[in-house]
Amino acid sequence: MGIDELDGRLIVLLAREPRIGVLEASRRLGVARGTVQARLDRLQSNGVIRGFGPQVDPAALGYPVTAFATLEIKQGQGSDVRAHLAGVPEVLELHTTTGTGDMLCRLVARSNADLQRVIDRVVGFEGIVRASTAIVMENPVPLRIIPLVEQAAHEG
Amino acid sequence: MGIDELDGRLIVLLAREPRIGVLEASRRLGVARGTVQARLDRLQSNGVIRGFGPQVDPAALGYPVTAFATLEIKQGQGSDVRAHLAGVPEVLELHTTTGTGDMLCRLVARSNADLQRVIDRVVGFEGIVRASTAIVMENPVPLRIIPLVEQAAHEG
DNA sequence: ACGGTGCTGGGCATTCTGTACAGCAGAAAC
DNA sequence: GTTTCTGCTGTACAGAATGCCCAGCACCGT
Repeated sequence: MGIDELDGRLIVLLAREPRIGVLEASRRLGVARGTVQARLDRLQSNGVIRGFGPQVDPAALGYPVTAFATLEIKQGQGSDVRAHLAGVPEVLELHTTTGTGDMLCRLVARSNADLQRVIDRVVGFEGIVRASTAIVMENPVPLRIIPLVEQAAHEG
Repeated sequence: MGIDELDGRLIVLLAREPRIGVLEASRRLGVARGTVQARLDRLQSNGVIRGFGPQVDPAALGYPVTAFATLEIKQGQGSDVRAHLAGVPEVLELHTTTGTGDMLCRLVARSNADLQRVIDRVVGFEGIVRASTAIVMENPVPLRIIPLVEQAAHEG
């Protein structure tokens, strides 16, 4: 577990220019094609690279509003709540956490008004005791991984 | 803005099997290759599909601990805090929000002990008044987009 | 009736992929 | 010191995919 400097450069390269193939990547990195292929295979079977799925922007789909909801769950209802939330398309992500709430989920909605509908649907479930929502205004740092990859690569 | 049913099927197909190319996708969808190519180009220039970058798992990089930190910021220090947090590799994501706190950020760390170091680094900045952290225990719904894509496709 | 748009099905040259092989260097084991 | 492993290099080849072009056709709004 862990990546070396070449792995790091490969991941960063792929992140910056996803369209390039193995051959082009090998040219950019200055190594043989077989090396890039072997590294890629290893990174994928390692689980470091989960895949190359399309990164879809919810805003472009018509869901420009993002919010985070902290949920407080009635004891013993955890798995029911999980299943309920998994069935709501606007729930993009769900975590169980320590701290104030029991769960934290990321929501999207078509508008601030539509967010009310989404929240009603989310919390309209008996296992949920209380919910507090924070609407996202700006996103100064979009979900990123490159800085972490570079750090991991330089450490070994 | 908005996608039709074919766009939706294309995105879902690509999400499930990212390695397939345009030709294979056209076979699966039962349409001509040119159509898939045109749709893909449109989705990308629309911004619906941002790209096909590698999805890297922080846990596999040696950062298995995830946490969300709610930050309270001293008035007028917002941009300084943003710049500070953007410089911390373990900050994967940063949002400014309404509600209790002023900012919400996603952190990763090598261990619970290491999380302390990360948090110290994050909050060790004068503009930050207070921080409360929730450590992620489980992730019942990993970041997903397919259900939303399907909903958008069936409405759109 | 008309032009515009989008899908189809085909063709072509170029390029990439998957796979295999032999050579070679460094590290680890004996 | 010598053997053995592992990983990288450089090359080769057949098969497949890509980028690009074009003509035909159906649908839609003007």
